[in-house]
Order: sequence, then C-alpha cells, then structure tokens
Amino acid sequence: MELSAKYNPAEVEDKWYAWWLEHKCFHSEPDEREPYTIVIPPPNVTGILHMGHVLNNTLNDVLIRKARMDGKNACWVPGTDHASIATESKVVARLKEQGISKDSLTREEFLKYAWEWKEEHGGIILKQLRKLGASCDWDRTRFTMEPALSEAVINTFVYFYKKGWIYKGVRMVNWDPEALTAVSDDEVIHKDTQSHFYHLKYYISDGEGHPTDQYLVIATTRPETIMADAAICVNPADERHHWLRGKKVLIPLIGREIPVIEDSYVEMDFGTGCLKVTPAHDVHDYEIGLRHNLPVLEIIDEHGRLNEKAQILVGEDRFVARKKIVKMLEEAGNLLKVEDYTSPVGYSERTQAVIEPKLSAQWFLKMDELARMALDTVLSGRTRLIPDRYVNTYRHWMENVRDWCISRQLWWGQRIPAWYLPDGQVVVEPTPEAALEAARRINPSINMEDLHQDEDVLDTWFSSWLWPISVFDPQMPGHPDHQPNKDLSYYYPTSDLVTGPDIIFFWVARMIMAGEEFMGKEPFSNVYFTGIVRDKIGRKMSKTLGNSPDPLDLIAKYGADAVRIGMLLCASAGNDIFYDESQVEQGRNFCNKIWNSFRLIQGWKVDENLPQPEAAGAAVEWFGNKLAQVTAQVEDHYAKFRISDALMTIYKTFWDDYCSWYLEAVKPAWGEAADAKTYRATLHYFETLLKMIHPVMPFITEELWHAMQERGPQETIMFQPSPKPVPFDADLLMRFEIAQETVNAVRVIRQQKNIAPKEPLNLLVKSDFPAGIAAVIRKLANVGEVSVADDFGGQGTGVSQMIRTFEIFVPLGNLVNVDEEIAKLSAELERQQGFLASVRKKLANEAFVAHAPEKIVALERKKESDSLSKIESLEQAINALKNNA
RNA sequence: GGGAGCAUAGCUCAGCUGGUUUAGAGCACCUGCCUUACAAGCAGGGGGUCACUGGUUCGAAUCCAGUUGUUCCCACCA
Repeated sequence: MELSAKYNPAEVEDKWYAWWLEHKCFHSEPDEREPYTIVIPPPNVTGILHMGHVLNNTLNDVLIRKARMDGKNACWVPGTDHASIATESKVVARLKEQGISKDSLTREEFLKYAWEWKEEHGGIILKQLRKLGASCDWDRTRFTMEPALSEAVINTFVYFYKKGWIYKGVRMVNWDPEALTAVSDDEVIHKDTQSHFYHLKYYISDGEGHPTDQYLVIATTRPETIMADAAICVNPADERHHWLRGKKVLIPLIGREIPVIEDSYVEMDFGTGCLKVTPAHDVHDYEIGLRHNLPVLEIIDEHGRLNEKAQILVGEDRFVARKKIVKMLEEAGNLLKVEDYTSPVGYSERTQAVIEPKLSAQWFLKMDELARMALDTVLSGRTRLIPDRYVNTYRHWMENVRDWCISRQLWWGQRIPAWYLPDGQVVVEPTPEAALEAARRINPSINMEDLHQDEDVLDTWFSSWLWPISVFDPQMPGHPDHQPNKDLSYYYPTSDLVTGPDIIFFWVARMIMAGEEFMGKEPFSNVYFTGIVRDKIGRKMSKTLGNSPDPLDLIAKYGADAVRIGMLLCASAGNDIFYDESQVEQGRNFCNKIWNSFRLIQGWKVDENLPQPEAAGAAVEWFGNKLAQVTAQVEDHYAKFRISDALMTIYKTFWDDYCSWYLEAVKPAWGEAADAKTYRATLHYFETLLKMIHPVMPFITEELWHAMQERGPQETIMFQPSPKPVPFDADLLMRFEIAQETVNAVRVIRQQKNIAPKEPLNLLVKSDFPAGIAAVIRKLANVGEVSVADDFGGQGTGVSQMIRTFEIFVPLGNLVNVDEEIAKLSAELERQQGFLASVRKKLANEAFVAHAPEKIVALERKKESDSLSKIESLEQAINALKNNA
C-alpha cells in the first residue's frame, strides 16, 4: 500500500467512525467484567457544539477509551437536556419572527411548536460529537423530556411531596420580566452597574395628609418604586433621626401618608440613614415589612411595567418610568441631588434582563437534609472533587443552602403534578387518574373537569439531577412499586464525571443529593472539573463576541485527532484554558509525524538472514526499557487525572525517543535491507505507541493499526489491552542518555567547526566510559571509531569535553584554534570551581552535616568528588592543548 | 463585604512530603540544513535574580506572614 506524504484525516475519520458504529464497538451490556461508567453532561437539546463541549467530551472520551483498553466494561451514556428556559426562549423568539406571540397561543399549541423545533434542531449536537470521535453508547441515548425520564421527574416530585419535603409558599423570587418566570438564585448574575443615587425629600405630614415645611431625605436607586413605599425606616440608635419618631411622611407626587419606623437593619452611615421601605419590590424591604406588619403594594407587573396601583406613569416600563419620575420629582421640588453610583444589579443568566424581585407563589424543595447527606459524601471522600480546592466551595454552598425553588412559569418542561380542587385544596399524584382518586377521598362528588392542574413546570435541573440514575432506571428507586433494575445495579455508581465548575451547584451537588437519597450511594467516584475555554487574550468564548471558532470547521481543516490534541495540550485540571489555533496545528503536525514514521518503517525491505547490527541491537534494548519507564509515568498521570501530562509524555516518547533517536539508530543505510529482528521490534514498539496514544487520537491510530498488517474482520485497536508497566533497567537508560549526550556533543562540535555530517570523525574516550553504547554513537554521530585511551595527551589537537563525569576527545588536527579551545575549557573550569566551592561551603557547614539527612550529605559528597574529577580532567585537557600547541 | 485560587522563560504550564551536579517541558524565537519518512520536517542554540518584602530552617520556587497584581465563587448595604 502506498501512503501519501501527508496524513489525510477526513476520509479516515468517517470510515472508522462508521466502522465502529457498524460493529457496535461503543455498546455496552452488563456482564461479569468491572463496569466503567460515564454519563455525559447533557448538552441543551437545541444547542450546537462549541469549544467547551469539545474540551469536555474529549476528556470524557479519553477516559472511556482508556478504561475500555484497560479491560473494563466501558459505558458512556449520551443524551440531551430539554433546558426549559433556554429552549422556550428560543422557541418564543422564533415564533416572534413569524409574527406569532406566545400570549396568543394555548399551552398545547405552543408545545406543538416547541416539539417541532426540538425535532428539527434536537440532537444536532449529538451528531457533531460523532465527528469528534466520541465513543458514546448511542443505543442508550436519552433525552430529559422523553416520556420515560419525564415519568422519573414526576415520580420524584410525588415522592418528595409525600415525604413532606416539597411545599408551596409565597416568596420573594427573582423574576425575569423577559422570560416571565421566576429563576433560582443561582441563575441570577450580579454585575456592578453604573446607576444613580437619587436623594429625595419626603415632607413630614401635618397629620391630615398635608405637608409641613419639615422633611427628611432618603437616598434611592429606584425612584420609580416610591409609589409602593410602605414606610420610612431609620436605625433606632441613630440620634439624628429621633425627632422623626411617631411622625408620618408624604410620598412625593402622590401624597400618600406613610409612617416612620425603626429597625436595626438600616445602616446609619450609609446614604442618609433613612431607608424607604418597599415591601413588594425589594427582598429586604419585604422582610422589614413582615417584622413591622406593613402593607404590600405591588406596582410593577410581570412585564416590568407600572400598573394602575402606581397611580402615575401607569403602563410605563420601569426604566422609562425611572427617567420620567426623576424629572417629575425635580419639577415638584423633591429632588435634592443626584449622585453617580455603582451597585450590584441582578441579571437573568438566560435573557440578560434585569431581575425584578417579585412576590409569588412557588414550589420549593427542602434542602437541609439533602445537603447534609451530600456534604458528607464529599467530606468523607466517597466522591472526590478534582482539583480538591472545590471542596471548600462545595462545603460553603452546602452549609448555606436555601430551599430550592423548583417551579418555573414556563410551558416547556415537566408540568407540576399538582391538581387543585375547586375549594383550593391540592392533591399531588403521578397521573390525572390518581389525582382524581385522591381528590374524591376529600370530596366524593369531584369530577375530572373540577380539577385544575398547576400551570407551572419544573426547573430543568429537577430532571438533570436524576440523570445518573434515571438514564438506567427511569422509574426511580423511590417509587412504591420499584423493581430491581439490572442496568442500574450494574452501572451505578458511575465512575467519573467531567464537567465545568460553573455547574457545581446547579448540577453536581444536586446529583449527589439525589444519589444519596434514592440509592444511598454517591453517583460517581470522581468529579473532574475542567476550566473555562477562553480565547488567546483571556476572554470567555461566546457567540456574541464571535471569538469562538466552530469546532466542525476546525475538524474539517485539521482533523478530529488534531483538535483533540490541541484542546488537551493546554487543559490542566481546573485551570482556564487559553485556546489558540496554533495548538491544533501542533496536533496536526503530530499526526503527520506519526504517519510518516510509519511510512518509513513500511518502506523497509526485510532480509531474514541479515544479522542484527550492533547499533540496532542496542537501540532495541534501550527503547524497550524506555517504553516500560514511560508506561509507568503515563499510568501515574492517568490515575491523577493529569491527562495533558499523560499526552505530553507519550508525545515526547513518540516524537523524540522513537522517531528522533530509535528510528535513526535502527534505520538501515540507504539501499540496504533491515534485519528481521530489528524490523519486528520496531513494529512492535510502533504498535505499543499506537495503543498508548489511542485514547487521545482514536482515528489515526485505528487507521495505522490496520495498515500495519492484515487484521481480523472484527479486530479494532479499541479493545487492545493498553500497555502495562513492567520493570525496566534504569542503569541501561542512564547509559543511553550518556550516549545521547555524547552524540549531541559531537554534533555541536561539527556545527561549530563547520564539519559536514557526512564527514566521519573519530572519538576518544577513557576506560571508565560506559560500555555498550559505542555502536549507537558511531551511527548517530557519524563517528568512524570510538577508541579508548587513558591519556589524550599524545593525540594531537582536538576538542575535549565533559559528558557528566566522562571526558571525551575529538581529534581535529589543524581545524582547532588552540587558544579558543583553551579559553572554552578554562571557562568551564572556572564554572566548575565555583560549583565546587558552593558544595564545599555546604559541607563545611557543621549545622548542615549535623541536621541534614545522611542521604543528602552523601549526595553532596558525591557532587564534591565528581566535581573534583571533572576539574582534574579539565586541567589535564588544558595542559594537553598547551603542550600540543 | 466574605471566601478561594493564581503569580516560574516571549506564550501555555510542570515542578508531588523543602535537598537530585546551582530551575524543566511544549510552543514560539535564533542559527545551519530542500540529508532519499516527514520543511506540517531535521540538527543545534539562546532565554528565567521562580511577583515583592520579611520570617522559619543547616538549606526555600517549594513552608509561614504581609504587600501588590490578577482570576473566580459567594453576598441584600438601600
């Protein structure tokens, strides 16, 4: 087979992915082997692949492929998330483009559109993951809103309701006036926002609703809410304001009378020390209102517009109203001054709308017990967080957790299984039929038409948190009729979870809660947190910035293996990833290097009768030991989730050790054949390297593994056992390093003296020079003869050099400038003497000798004696040069 | 406001319980090579007072404290 000079990924990748699918290589069924399970962090069903997914899924795929080659029964369960807010807002936006407003549709009509959208765009991302090489068990693909998983969600809701942990309550929630839904605290992003601090005069009432000429001053950022004020509050300890006790003041513009109250919540040294209390539109004001029994007057509607209770500016958007009311206050003489002011403002993560605190009835799940269990899971180490500093973050959240608001005023999602009777009583049951039955136990005359199901759906995370359980057993173990499930008991708990730290609370923590509650066992042993993918100058990749490349374009340009390498090269755990296309280029170059190394081997003619040359024999022996050493390092890196280190270790072994040293050492001379022994070893090493790098580069390794020799119709590198560490000869490796350093030294001499690589040189060493490496040196440095002499004095002029503690000499006759060589050696001598002095200083320090461990002291003595012998050699060499001159 | 992380070569990072011939890698850079596997390559080379200041120690990039810069998380100062 003739191979092209460059690796061409496109055809190779499509061919092998199809082959893997056809041969069901990714599919897993429970058997007697040890399971290794990963559940995918489900991407949004209508999402498209971005660099964050590439990072995450590459890591997942590396782990799952490694486990597969380690002989485990590897199962990677893929799927998508219905992402209620994100998807619903996309559908709303699309309908808007078509001139259809969501308000004009019934729930059923809207859901019809939403499902159409899902059918159209859903799962695109899963197709894209195949391009990346993801070895997911596609037969197990799940969707969080498929009927079975929705049932899991509903069953879970009913389970917790019956347990008494789910309740309905009126709370101040974070209202998103764009999406028209409450969002959880975690979905609110606080950003410092430039605004203004308006100082307003509130005149004291004369008791009959008329202003006196006395006034107090409040400072507010939200003047448009004054019409909802219920009181003015001061700190009881604030003597400046004691004259206000018992007074009433008039709200500017509308003249409504409100009391002055005292509460220690108010900071005396902030603003004016007077706080306007607006219970309906501020969380803290609401709490003050509860303490002081203040009326709650809501003047902002769900769209963020003022309603008729505001009396003025009715129908205006809150921000328009703010501008207008400032002007009105100014004209009325109530505006004392305006200051620039920066304060944190909450924005909706999904719609970017400014969050409006709003009172509403919502469903909550009690968190205290769940959090207690889940905290223990991590603190006891049953689930390890990597890097472990996330344990602190995790603990802090768990210890300060608030009840989870699980209802969303959306349609896309699992509808809350609560039915209201006409008298307002509620029954919670998994199905309408069961609900009717339950309702009839309360009131036997109830009919289906009398029941009204709650309009809200559940938070998306209320389905995602079940993911490691529900993908295997959608009925959920909490169900009263639950039957043991073979898949669940085999695959659960899963092994590793790879995800971003941004969803540690949304998702990871809650999965641990669900795992403990339903299974009594942690859902995964390790959670590996990746960093956030940023561009070269540190900006988060985002669609709006346009700084995120399309991964599919990259794959088309460089190949999937190259993209995977590029991503992993810079992906140390927990650190943000600075992505740059040059890293993918590096990956592409590596593919090409591997490809060409195979072209070289493949081009050899093999002669079974040829004896193995000495240099080849030595190289074969060396590389076998080198591989053993490297395998141990790689295994260690994997065990510590240092994937990029594992990759770099193999990369260097393949490129530097195998290609640059080993192949050059065993390569037959031009026109000559290779001996069979060397050839077989070379192929064997190549195959070992392919297996080592396969989890990272699945495509090119499969291609070359098949190109090496005829394989069986079912055979794939995917299931080849990964190389296991074996003992190696460290001394032999050290000797070869000396050979390498010697070769380098000779090459430097050539370069400095302008001697062509083709021109053979001679090399002299002393009798202590390590044995068994001369042949390799001869071949790689093009040295005619390596001779042993214990005195280089009579050898004419040449270059003398130290390789560690060994002196070598290259006779060069009149090519050498003696003065230059003497200067060079003298400089080295001086450096060495400096070094010796520092070592001796250390050894002369009695405290050091007394306190330092014996091993360290012995090492220093060794340094001393080595240094002494080097100095001696250098002095001899200098003298020899002088004598020869 | 509270907490956590980071600061080592131009860039991205290793450096694990302080001691390994007076700090490593990859990329980038410089020099010389179109040497018959690969110029997406080969051979060689230069480059860092380990952010700063103190402290602990026989010994500090490594441990401690503070300072500065930076990133992230949490948080209600109107």
